[in-house]
Amino acid sequence: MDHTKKFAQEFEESIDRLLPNNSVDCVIFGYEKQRLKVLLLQWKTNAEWSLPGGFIFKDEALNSAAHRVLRERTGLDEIFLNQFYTFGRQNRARPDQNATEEATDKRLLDFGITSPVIAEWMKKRFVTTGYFALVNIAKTNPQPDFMSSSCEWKTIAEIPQLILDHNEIVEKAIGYLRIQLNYLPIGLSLLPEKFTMQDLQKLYEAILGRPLERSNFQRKILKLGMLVRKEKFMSGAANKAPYLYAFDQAKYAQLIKEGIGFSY
Amino acid sequence: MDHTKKFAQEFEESIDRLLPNNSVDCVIFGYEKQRLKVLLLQWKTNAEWSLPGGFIFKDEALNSAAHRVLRERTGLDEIFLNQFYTFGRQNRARPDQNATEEATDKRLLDFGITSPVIAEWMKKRFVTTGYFALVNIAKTNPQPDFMSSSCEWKTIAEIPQLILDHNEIVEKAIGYLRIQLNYLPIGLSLLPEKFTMQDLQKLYEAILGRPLERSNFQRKILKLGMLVRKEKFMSGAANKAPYLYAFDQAKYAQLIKEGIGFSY
DNA sequence: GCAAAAGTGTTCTCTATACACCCATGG
DNA sequence: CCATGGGTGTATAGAGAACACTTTTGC
Repeated sequence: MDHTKKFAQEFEESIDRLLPNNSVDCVIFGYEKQRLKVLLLQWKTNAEWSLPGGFIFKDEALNSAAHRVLRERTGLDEIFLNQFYTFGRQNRARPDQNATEEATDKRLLDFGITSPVIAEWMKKRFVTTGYFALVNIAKTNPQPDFMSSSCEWKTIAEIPQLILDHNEIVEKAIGYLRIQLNYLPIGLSLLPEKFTMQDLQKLYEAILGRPLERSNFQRKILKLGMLVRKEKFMSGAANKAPYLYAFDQAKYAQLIKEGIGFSY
Repeated sequence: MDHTKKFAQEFEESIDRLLPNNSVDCVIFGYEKQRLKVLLLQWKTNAEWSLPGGFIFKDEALNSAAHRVLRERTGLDEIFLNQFYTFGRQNRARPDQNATEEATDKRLLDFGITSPVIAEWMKKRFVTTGYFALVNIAKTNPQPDFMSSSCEWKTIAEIPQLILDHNEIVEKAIGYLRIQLNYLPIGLSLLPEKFTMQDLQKLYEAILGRPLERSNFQRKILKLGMLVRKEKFMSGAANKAPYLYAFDQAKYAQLIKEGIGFSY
C-alpha cells in the first residue's frame, strides 16, 4: 500500500474518533539570529502556506490537542503553550480563496485522496482555537505532516500569504505576545542555556519591533534577580567581554507566577 | 399547542441550522448598590444555576452568537462584549454532576421534551467559548429563556454552584476583568450617565476587591481627561456636595483605543 | 592608542502613595 | 459648632528615560 493510501485510510478511520467542527492552530514562535520566527507548513500540492494545526479527539481536551500538535510538529514536550483566541467566523476562507465544495474536492484529489468520508469532513465549518508557543529553535526537529512538503521557520517579515484566516491568527498571536511580554517566560523558552545580556535585549527588541536602551535594560533585568551571572564570554572581538547569564529557574518560576511586573 | 410543545418543535427544527459541538457562554457583569454582579439563570426543573449561553447558527459568526445571546437575555445591543477563553475539556461536567446519557434524558423529560433529535443534540460534547460583557443594570430587562424560571443578578460573593464548568468560567472572567481593568470601558458600560467620583471609585474597588486611596484616585482619573464635570449633587446629607461627572464619549473612545495606561 | 562594546553612574521627570489641610453641607 | 465627606496640596520614594563616564578587549 502506498503512502497516500495508507494516510487516507488511517485518517478516514480516525474521523469517527474526532470531534467535528473544532480545530486548533498553533503559532509557534522561535528565535534565531536575532530574529523572531514562526513555524509554518507548506502544502505539497499547491504550495500554499499554513499554520500547524489539527483536530481534537473526542476523548481529548482542547488544550491537550494543541500540545499534541506541537509535539508532532516540533518534537517538543512540556513546552510553554498558551491559548489566546478562538476564531469562529462562519466563513474563515480568504476573500480571494476558492472555498467552494468543488475546490475542496479538487484539493483532496490533488493529494490522491478520493474518500468521500474525508471530503465530507474537510467541508465542515471549523471553529479554531489559536495557541501560541515559545520554543528554542535549536532544540526542535520540525516535522512536516502528510499534507505538507516542508516545515519552515519564517521571520515575521517573511510570512507569506497563508490559507484561510491564518494571517489574522498570526497577527493576533504577535499582539498577545507583545502585550504579555512582561508576564511570559520569554527568555527561558527562546534562548539557549547561557546567553549575554545583548542576546536577551535583542530578543525583546525583536518581539517589540523597537530598540531598547542598553544600560537601562541591563539594570532593569538584573534587578528582577532572575539571572545568575556566569563566566565571561570571549568572542574574540576587539571589545570588552560580556558576562554570560543563565536563568535561576526557581526565582524565574516564582516571578512568572507572581507576574513579573516589567514594562517597556 | 402548549408552550413546551411549541418550544420543542421550534428547537428541533432549528437544530439542523446549528453548528454542532460549539457553544458560547456569557459572563454578564453589572454594577448595582456598590456591588459587582453577574447575571445567572436558574433552571425550571431542578433549580440548578447556569450562565446564559447558547448555540451558534451555521451561518453565524461565533462573536455574533455571543451578541445574540446577550441581546436575548438583557435586551441590550451594541454592548461591550469581549471573548476571553475557550473551555474545551472532554468532560466539562462537575465531578459530582450526573452527566450520563440517562441523566440528560431525564432532565429533558422533566421539561416535557421527548424529541430524540433534541436528546441527541444535548448529549454532544460542546466546546464553549466564554465572553464577558459589561452592562448597565438599570438599562437591562433580564429575560429567562425557556429552560429557566428566573434570571437574576447575583453578587460575586453570592454566586451559587453552577452547572458544568460554569463556576470556572466565571472565575476566569473575573480574572480577565481585573487584569484588563486599565484597558476596558468600565465606567461607561456599568454606570449611569452621571455619577460621582465616589461611585466610580466604588466600582473599581468592587472589581478589584480592595480599597483605593480616595484623593489619588480622583486625581488620576481626572488627569486622563475623559470625564466632564457637571453640576453638584445635593444628596441632602450633612457634608460637602460632590460634583457629578459624565464621560466625554469622544475622548473616552480614543483612550480605550490607545490603551488607557492606568494602573492600581 | 584606538574603536567597539560592556558595565556603571548621574540626572531629570513622572508616577504612585501616603497623608495633611481646608471647604461645603446639614443638623 | 460639629461631623462627615469632598476637593486640593505636599512630601517622599521609586521607576523610566536619556545620557555621561569608565572599563575591557583585540588590533
